[in-house]
Amino acid sequence: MARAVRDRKRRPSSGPLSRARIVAEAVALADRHGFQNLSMRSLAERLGVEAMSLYNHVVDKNDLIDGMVDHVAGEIALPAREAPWKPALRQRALSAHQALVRHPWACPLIGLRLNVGDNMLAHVEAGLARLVEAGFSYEMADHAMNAIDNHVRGFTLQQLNFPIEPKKFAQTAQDYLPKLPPETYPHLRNLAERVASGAYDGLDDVSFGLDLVLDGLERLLRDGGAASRSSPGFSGAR
Amino acid sequence: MARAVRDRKRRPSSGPLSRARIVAEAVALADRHGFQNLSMRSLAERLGVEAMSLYNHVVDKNDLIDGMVDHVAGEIALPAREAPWKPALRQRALSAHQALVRHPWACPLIGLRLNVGDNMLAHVEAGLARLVEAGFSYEMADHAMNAIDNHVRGFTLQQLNFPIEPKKFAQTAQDYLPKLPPETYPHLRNLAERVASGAYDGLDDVSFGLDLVLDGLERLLRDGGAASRSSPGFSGAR
DNA sequence: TTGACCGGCTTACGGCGTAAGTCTACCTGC
DNA sequence: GCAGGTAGACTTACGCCGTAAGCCGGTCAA
Repeated sequence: MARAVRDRKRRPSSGPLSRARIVAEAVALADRHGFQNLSMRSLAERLGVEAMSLYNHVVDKNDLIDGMVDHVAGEIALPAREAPWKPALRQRALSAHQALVRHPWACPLIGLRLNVGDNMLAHVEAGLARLVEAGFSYEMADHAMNAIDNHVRGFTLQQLNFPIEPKKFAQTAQDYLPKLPPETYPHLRNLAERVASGAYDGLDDVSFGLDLVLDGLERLLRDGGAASRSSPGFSGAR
Repeated sequence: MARAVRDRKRRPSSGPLSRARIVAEAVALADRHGFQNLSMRSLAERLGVEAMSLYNHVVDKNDLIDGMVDHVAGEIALPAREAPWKPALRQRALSAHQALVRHPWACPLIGLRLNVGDNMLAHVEAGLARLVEAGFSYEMADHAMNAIDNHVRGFTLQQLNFPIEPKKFAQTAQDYLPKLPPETYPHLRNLAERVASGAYDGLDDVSFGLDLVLDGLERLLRDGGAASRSSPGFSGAR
């Protein structure tokens, strides 16, 4: 009893528990030890508290995860208001990419559940706003933003599955070569060999695919196809 | 003892255990009861067997999941060899979309681990082949395929988070309106209202964003930008 | 002074993946 | 026809997980 009281007093590092503190520590923990090693118990221990105490501030582990995702969304810079739509959305995408690389565990979580935290909503709102202001219809703007965001997410996800340092990158490709007999997978083999030789590294550059999409959108806007088009989507889900 | 023997004899529905049978049943079970309700135990029971018996044919649960993903990949039609690259890749993407809708749990799993099953490799090889034959450099073909596949995956993921039937779709959007005060999220609110009113349904059509990407690629190819470009990527990961 | 409540804590439950070891039916070579 | 090996099932058990249920001390308003 007395012990419990004393222990409670010497809770490490700062003040009372709160959703924000819990989420922030969870993010840090996932960054350091990987998302699949994040349990309510390990998180609680890290906060100098028992697991069940977390449930005073968080309804669920899912709720916690939602918070973590929104925390990452909060690190994405909002597009500059004054810039033209194209560089604005480009910057928005690159910033998102950086945030996702900083928190590799976040990428696969993003589409998994509907993410309707404040930060995510602000992120979506800002993107939508730039596009609508630029002259896209709401429905086209929605589709356009999806195209951009899907590219960023997909690319980053792929990138994160491979070691980032070029040396290791090539080595990993090397390791997979035996799985790619040239007679069954001629083109894939060919590509893999180029990577293994260190001659290329296709995952070093988000911006290529991004510009492909942005250029397509710009042309669409210029040619006037951006005003009509049948159907838009609700994009709260991201 | 005798009981165990008898039980083993009346294992339901057909022959001996095998990796293929296990994976197939796992896919069916995930389809029916959801991926997060698939455990080694429930799967084993479904197969009339004990959990640990599965490990004679599967090294891990992760290994099982890899098998499931590859099973889904096997349902994607390979692009027609004789068709021109654009309709070929369009069909490939649509077929992938259908497979992912058929097995909603598969979508979030796809990028999570490196997927190097035979079916997935064949899927990637086929796409790469069409693009290279069409005149794209290897590196450009890789980027192009990524752009296409990322769009399909991202779009499908979003789509699966919303109820498919238009009635429910609009209702769900309706439910989220309170979270979107017009003063903070004017554009998003606007969009959501259009969806809630039933006037629009932006998630009914993969092909729009897809054509955006394909058109962009076609233009790139026509303008000659498809031959150079610095760096390709190894795309075994999907 | 008292009593409600907030935010910690403890205990316990059922389920998970899987390591380790056992048993039996079958195949193979003599 | 029999010995020995093997493959593929089974049993048991461990340590982890998320979280339901309830307890208990400290704080603060009435």
